[in-house]
Amino acid sequence: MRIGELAERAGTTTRTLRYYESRGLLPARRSGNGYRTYDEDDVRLLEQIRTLQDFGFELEETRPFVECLRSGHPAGDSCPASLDVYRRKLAELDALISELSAVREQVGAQLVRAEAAVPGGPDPQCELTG
Amino acid sequence: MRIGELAERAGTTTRTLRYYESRGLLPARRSGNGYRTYDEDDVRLLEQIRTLQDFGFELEETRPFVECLRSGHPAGDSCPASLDVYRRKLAELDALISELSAVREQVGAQLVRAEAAVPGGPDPQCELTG
DNA sequence: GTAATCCTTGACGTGGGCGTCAAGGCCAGT
DNA sequence: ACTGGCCTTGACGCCCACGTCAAGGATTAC
Repeated sequence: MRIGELAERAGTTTRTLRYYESRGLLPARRSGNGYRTYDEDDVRLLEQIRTLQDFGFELEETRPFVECLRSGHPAGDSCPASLDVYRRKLAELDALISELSAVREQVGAQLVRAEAAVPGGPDPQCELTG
Repeated sequence: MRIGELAERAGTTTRTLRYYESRGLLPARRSGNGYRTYDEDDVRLLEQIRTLQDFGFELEETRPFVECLRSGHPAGDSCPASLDVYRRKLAELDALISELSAVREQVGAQLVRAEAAVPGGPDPQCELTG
């Protein structure tokens, strides 16, 4: 199949596929007229890449998964290198989530404090109903 | 005071201050020789901006706080517009955190599943001690 | 033949918040 | 006078995963 069909099957664009190829992630065979040619294996590789991208993995982080598939393993995460990426990503996510949670608490506290200081803001009926 | 001193006092760089000025966020008076001149009020404005930036607010989101301070209010979040930014940020943070948590769960599940499928990976002594 | 639809490479644009020169002006100390 | 350290504006670089032309070649449908 050609680049347009592969892009459509994976829900992405031709530009994206050419970009992946430029990064050495998804090289393509060429037919006589110079068009890129892909097969079903490429569909699986691309699906693996897209899944990880949707998870927020960087392109380079998908490389071990792609190479794992390409070397004949049944799944992209059948190789130790892929598992390492999983583990590092989990650590990153945990760190990021706890950092964001801390910010969330601080901003929430600021909001509560500021609302209490603003006249006629937060909870007027407490005094009005007295 | 001049730009270098203000930058140092706020723990940032002159480049950053010029950038803020270019965005209309922190305009500066000029002395006779063309040097930027700042006062203590500017220190407070800059501290407000830096605090919010450290929280992950975009520059534009700090503008209401700066304008609030500049219009004479005691704090940058003494104005309704600032509170709105707080609230929107909280919503953003909550959405982002829950999204990241969902990803974390999915990646964690994938890791567990993949580890179980890899030979000699996860918990060898269960069989070895039998 | 020709229009439509694919494909090719190349190259610049995007966003956010700056970093990092480059070329030069102003001022203090010696 | 000269050195060193501050300041000025202007402009390009960075990161990342592409989007978006532009100019042209290949193929298919009619």
